[in-house]
Order: sequence, then C-alpha cells, then structure tokens
Amino acid sequence: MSGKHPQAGEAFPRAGHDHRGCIADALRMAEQVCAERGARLTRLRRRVFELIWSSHTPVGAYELLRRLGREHAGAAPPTVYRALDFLREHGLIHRIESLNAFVGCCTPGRAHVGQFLICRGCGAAAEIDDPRVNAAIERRAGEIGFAVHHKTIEVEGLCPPCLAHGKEKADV
Amino acid sequence: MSGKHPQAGEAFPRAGHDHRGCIADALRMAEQVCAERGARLTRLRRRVFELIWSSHTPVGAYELLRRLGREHAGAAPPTVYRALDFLREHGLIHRIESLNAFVGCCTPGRAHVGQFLICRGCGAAAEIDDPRVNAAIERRAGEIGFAVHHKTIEVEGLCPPCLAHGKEKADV
DNA sequence: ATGCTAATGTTATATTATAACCTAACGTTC
DNA sequence: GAACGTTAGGTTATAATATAACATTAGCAT
Repeated sequence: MSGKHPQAGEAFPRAGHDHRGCIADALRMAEQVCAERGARLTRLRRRVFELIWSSHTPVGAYELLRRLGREHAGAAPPTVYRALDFLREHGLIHRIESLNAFVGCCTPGRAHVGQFLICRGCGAAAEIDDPRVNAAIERRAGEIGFAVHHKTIEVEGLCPPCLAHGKEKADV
Repeated sequence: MSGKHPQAGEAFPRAGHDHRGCIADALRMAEQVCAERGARLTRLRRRVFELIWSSHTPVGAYELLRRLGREHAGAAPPTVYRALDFLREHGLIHRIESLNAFVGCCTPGRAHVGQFLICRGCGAAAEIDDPRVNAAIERRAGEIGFAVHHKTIEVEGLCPPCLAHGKEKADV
C-alpha cells in the first residue's frame, strides 16, 4: 500500500512515484532473465537498459546515443542498435513503431505481446497486456485463416492526469 | 458472385483477381470523397494514389518516388510526402507504421481506425475494421481513464494462401 | 487583369538504421 | 596458461526515411 511498485497495479505510474524503484526492479528482472538464458548482460547493454528505463517515456536510439556518449567514448549508432537488438531479443524492451522509440518491458520473461497506451501529453507509455484485445484479434484472424506471428498495438491519446489538466504536447 | 470486387467481402483478395477493378473503385471513391469535401485531387495526388493502389502491398515513399520519377521530372521527396499527407488527411490511404509504408484505404469516408493483417509471405495488407477489437481496446482504455485519439493495430503473419504453400518472404 | 491562396518545385538537411570490416574480450580446451 | 574459437564491441561509411525553408507556378475569385 506504500506505493513501492507503482507500475504493478496501475497502467500509468503516478506523477511522484519513486522511479528508482522501477529501475531497480527492471534491472533485477533483466538479470534474472539473462541468467536463465545464459545471455550476457554486459556493462554496455546494462547501461542502455538503464537509460531506457530512466523514464516511462519511449526513447529514440539517437537520444540514447547522446546520453551514452557523455560517459562512453566512441559510442556510435551500431553501439546502441546492437544493444537494443540484444535487449529486444530477450524481451527486455519493446519498440514503439509509431514513435521509432524504445521502452522497457514491464513483464520480461513472460510470453506476451506488447500493447501500449501512449500519452500525447506527457509522452508516457503504459504497457497493457489485455487478453480480451488479444482474443479479439486472434478470433478475427482465425475467421480469415490468417496465422498471427506478431502484433503491434499502439494507442495514442491522453492519460488520466493529462486529460484532467488539459495538457497536450504542444502546450509544454 | 462473379468476383467483381474481390476485396469487398474478403480480407485478402484472391491471387488472380481483377486488380484494375480495385484501382478503378478506389479512384471513384477518392473522387467522391474529395468532391464532398471540396478537396482538390490534383493530377499529382491522383497519380500517387494510383501508384499506391497498384497493389495490395504497402509501398514506401521512396519506392513511390522512383516510380513517379519515370514519368514526372523533378519529383523529389517532398513531392511524394506532400501528396501522401494530403491523401492521409482525407482518409484515402493509411500509413503502416511497422513498415514505414503506405496502403490504400478500402473504406474511405467512413470513420474507422486502420486495423491491418500483413502477410510476411506475399506482403499484402488486409484492412480489417473489426468492431470487437475496437471495443476491447476502448473498454480497457476506459477502465484506465485513458482518452483514445488514435489506434495503430498491425498484425504480422501469413495469409491463407501463403500459409498453405509454406511461403515466407525469405523463400522468394 | 489583378491579386489571393493552394500546390508544387527546389535545395538542403535532419533523423533513423544498417553494412562491412576490424579489434578486443571471454571462455574453452588442451 | 597458451592457443583457439566465439561473441561483443569499435569504426567508418552509407542507406533509408522524413522534413525545413524558401521560390515559383497554377487555380480560383473578384
């Protein structure tokens, strides 16, 4: 009840939540997933992962590169893209197609599709893994005889706080 | 019953369907929509629209530019992107975010979200406007208090013919 | 005809992503 | 622990996608 893990029960984390907790949780889960799979979460990969988790807002590859560049001499696009590829292969992050950006996965390890609500006010992305949405798509695909491999579900709009405050990105 | 408008009742058009009919239908609808709205479907915009409709496979902007360039001297990226912007504003085409490509809309004029099944065998995209999928998303968003503005729903997989023939893009 | 507006032309550049090849780090085997 | 193979990362170059900014033309209304 103390708000230790804000994202667990809520789609969007509260404004003043303890984000260090989110990062720590994510890192712990990532380490576990990598250990189970014998995958090497190297210093670079871990750092990119932390940078992605530095907020709940999807981050572009070149923004990651800029942030990384301050501390990591010789960082170039492939540096970041290779780390992103690794993290995606192991289900630790998702790519948001409509933003060309990347965001941490809240439930790594578990099989799931990425479904996102993306706020155009604050930029935050909330991962919803709604079985009803999933079922509706599978059902329709089944009727058509289409074999589903991967789903991209990204919903843009306003999160409750931004809706309440009438915030849009243009206002910022 | 004679298969005049293959895409009307089926998600994916048949392999040997009369695609000229699809193009003609699409043009007719586009003209009607533009007439109703007082929008100018200029020669350039019409040509880009036809090029997009030259198949049921989403086409990239630079591919359109290449095709256009053969007949339209001085075509540059903005030439294509402006036409694409116009066509999108009026709901005549959709952008497939996961492919950075564009495809004709089958039901222009009608309010709808774009929901797509995209075959990784033949590349064809079928627009499904499934109210159940829509409802499932709206329902979940409603529970969270998220105000939906726009949905991106793109499902990648294999269409019935490609599934039957075991086709993948790598095989081509 | 004149002038306004929308459309297009034109040049340059921003943004996102990958190819190709090289070097360094790490783990295994003997 | 030296030799070797494999994986990760460095480095350079370039491909692919998209937009900014400003000039010119075409279409329409009076």
